[in-house]
Amino acid sequence: MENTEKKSRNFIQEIIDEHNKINRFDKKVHTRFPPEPNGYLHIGHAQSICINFGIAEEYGGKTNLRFDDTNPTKEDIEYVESIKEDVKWLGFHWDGDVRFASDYFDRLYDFAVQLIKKGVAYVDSSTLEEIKEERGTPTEAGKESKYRNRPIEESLDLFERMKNGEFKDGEHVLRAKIDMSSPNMNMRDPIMYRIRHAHHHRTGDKWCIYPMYDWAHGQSDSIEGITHSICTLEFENHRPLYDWFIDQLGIHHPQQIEFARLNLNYTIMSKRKLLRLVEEGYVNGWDDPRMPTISGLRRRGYTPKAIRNFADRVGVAKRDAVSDVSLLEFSIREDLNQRARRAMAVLNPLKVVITNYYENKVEELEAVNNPQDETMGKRLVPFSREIYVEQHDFQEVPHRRFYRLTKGSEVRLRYAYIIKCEEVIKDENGNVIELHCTYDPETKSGGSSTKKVKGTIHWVSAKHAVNAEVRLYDRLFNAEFPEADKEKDFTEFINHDSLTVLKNCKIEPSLVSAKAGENYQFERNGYFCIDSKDSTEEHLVFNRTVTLRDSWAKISGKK
RNA sequence: UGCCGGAUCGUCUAAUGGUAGGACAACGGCCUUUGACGCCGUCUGUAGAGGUUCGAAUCCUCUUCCGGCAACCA
Repeated sequence: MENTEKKSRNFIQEIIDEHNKINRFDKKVHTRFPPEPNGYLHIGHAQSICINFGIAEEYGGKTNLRFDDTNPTKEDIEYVESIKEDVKWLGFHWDGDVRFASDYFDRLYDFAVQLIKKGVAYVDSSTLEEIKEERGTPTEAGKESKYRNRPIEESLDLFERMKNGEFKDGEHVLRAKIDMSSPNMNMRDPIMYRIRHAHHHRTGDKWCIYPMYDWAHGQSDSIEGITHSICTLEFENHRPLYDWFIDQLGIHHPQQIEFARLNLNYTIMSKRKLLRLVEEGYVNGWDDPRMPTISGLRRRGYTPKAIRNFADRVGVAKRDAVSDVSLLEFSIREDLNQRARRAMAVLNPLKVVITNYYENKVEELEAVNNPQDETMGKRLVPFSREIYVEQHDFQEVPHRRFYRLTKGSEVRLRYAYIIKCEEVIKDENGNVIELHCTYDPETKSGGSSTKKVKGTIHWVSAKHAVNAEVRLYDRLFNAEFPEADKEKDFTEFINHDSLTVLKNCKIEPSLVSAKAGENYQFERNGYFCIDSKDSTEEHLVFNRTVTLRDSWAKISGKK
């Protein structure tokens, strides 16, 4: 029932529908995507981007891109640029200019003064340890600070002097005066400002006090007129605090809605752990094609459309969930099947001599560029007496359902002729190094011959072949849930065979013009793309995006 | 044992008091000049116990299990 599938609403859409019904936000929908510029975006962020931009699009609303840059010691402009690029690459357009929480530092400061004057915020001169001590535990109420009831004037004065740089880091903080015995830890007089004599990537040295995320975030949303602040589950407990700030200030009140973040099996999503993979050299950078980062997926050959389709299929809900990576793979295969140009490439070459073919003859054979899309046209592929085929397409002792080359068997060369394997040449160690075959001139592709064989294999003309390096990627972790074992570090589950480099691949000549950003299907092998960093005209490097579905692997695994 | 949230096929997600459906995965078959694609079919699920009701995944009660919360991080 496609019909019901289209009509079904996720819980966020239901909430917005209800708001529109009761006219809560004048039927407006304005969302935002608010990353902290302290790392690269991953597939989980991609889902959040799709939700925020997708929801707004659906309701004819807008989405802001705002960097929550409230901690100058962790953040960097490099990350700002990469995040902007990733959002654009996914195909989304933010409303107006990129925003920064730091754009609102002056207003946040004024808001804070307002709350101090109102008697609901105070400067606390306790030490870090004292504050920690007095916060209590989830099951035990906290204690009020001895500075909690200091006169408003005194707090005002101290806060201004904090701003003016009269104190060292950690000497004072500004706290909201709420309830030290609240069962919600976030309401136990949370810290609003801390002193940090640090250089900020945008405001420079203007400030030496910086707002905490909890104090900056809700007000930033309010200032921007956000209607629906969509965020992940861990901020659910913070919502009462955000609501409290907004209500105390009497400003525009967005509705926060929390959803369960995306998890994927056989990988990790924590920025901190991803950083470790990079720093400890398990991968070659944030955009290593094995990384679940958007930049890694892009380099691997994933398309924005595949990622967006994946996000749609996974859906959104409030329960914790781990999605199956096979769904991501399905999404990229589905997209690439439609758009990727086909080509022939032999990854592990085995030489074949067609003994009854003319010594110097070359035929240009017509090959379809994409059987799913006629408009992609055809190309010519050179054929000659010596070709390369895949080592795996020959079996000396064939599996009973093996339809390819074995001594005496016939197989079709894709877009060319049917050949028969006559002789197997081995080296002194007994390794098969060459096959001698004969071809049937009557069976030229497109001809009138009705001869049928069960197997068809790809090939590349030896004298026309171009050498290339091909990198095959496998999952980065062997364990389905690398973080689940509390005893072991996640790095113990790293798959040490996640990268296989093949340096002696033979590709058809038309592939020399391949450019980064294009997707190809190497027939019977998988989807591949030029590596955007390491490939050069002299030394082509291809990345395998994903294999084709391989039912032969299942058959051969049995017997 | 505090507060907040959650529990539907193997996985993800619908059904909002009226036939538990879809996608992925798996399995079987058809098709095939890609063992691809496509097509057809099969399998598997409401955490448990009570209750309300003609009728409960849905409402009520109790239980069990899972996640989050004690950075001057976000």
